Amino acid sequence: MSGKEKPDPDSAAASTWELRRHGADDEDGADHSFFFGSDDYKESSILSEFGWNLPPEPSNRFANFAPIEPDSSAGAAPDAISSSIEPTTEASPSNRSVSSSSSEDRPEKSVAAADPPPDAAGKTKKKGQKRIRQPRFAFVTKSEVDHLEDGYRWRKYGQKAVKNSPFPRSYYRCTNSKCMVKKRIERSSEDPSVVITTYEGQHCHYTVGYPRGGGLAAAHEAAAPFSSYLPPNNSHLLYHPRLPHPPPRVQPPTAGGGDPTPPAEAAGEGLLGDIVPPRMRNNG
DNA sequence: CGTGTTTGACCCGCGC
DNA sequence: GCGCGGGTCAAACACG
Repeated sequence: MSGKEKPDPDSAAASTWELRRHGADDEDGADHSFFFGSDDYKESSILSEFGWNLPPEPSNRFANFAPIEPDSSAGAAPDAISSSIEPTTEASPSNRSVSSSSSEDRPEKSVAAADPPPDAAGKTKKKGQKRIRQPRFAFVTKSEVDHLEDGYRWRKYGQKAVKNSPFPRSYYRCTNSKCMVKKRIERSSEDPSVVITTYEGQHCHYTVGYPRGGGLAAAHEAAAPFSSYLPPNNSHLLYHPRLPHPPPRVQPPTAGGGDPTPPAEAAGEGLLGDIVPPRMRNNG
């Protein structure tokens, strides 16, 4: 930690973004670890690979792909992520960095969205069924709120204590029944203010509906995925107008006026105010 | 009533 | 082969 204390006081809140990409070279076990300090094109490439729309703007070099160790195991990823936070933030031009991680080599237990596991009904995971890990994105965010809004609705399905970390790891799944995207949220043991959000898979829908009081606000949120990092109780916002959109594989008809979901930027700074985070209660 | 969270148990992969 | 740790399930519970 030598320069990341106050990377940029000007930046809207001390939000550090990191987007890592796990090399997904299962075949030969090779790991494609990328480190992008300023190669925007690469960022875009990687992001687009996941369906993220990242306008290649030189000024938005928030994305900083840091080298991430190959997630040797299901639990190695988080550790690797945490361990590479510092080096990456240090290299980040601003105080944001994004890293993506994809590892399709890892067989998923029951995330086989494509083919519905016949046995998935229970914990009876097919023994022979190899896990098929989806591409992953690991966002490292400096935030006080764990669950950052990204325009999608998530349902928590698990929580586990992380080894070597006082903070538990939360597991979320997209509420869309057809969408098997998952995300893990955990805090860095070294820097409690750092939230590591790891997305896994790609949304098979543009956004999700907000049947419960979603309304316009929800629509806005849906329209501004990843732009509504609105801490419920924090004055400092962790949102960045240039954040890449979540993988909306289903692109809206942007053919002139057909865009039902204007870019977040279009909303201007009012974005944050318009966004109404979904229910984030903490009954415990 | 519907949706989401909590939580303990279970399963699996990996390292030793 | 065993143990550890991560990841997931599902029942129970809470809330609007």
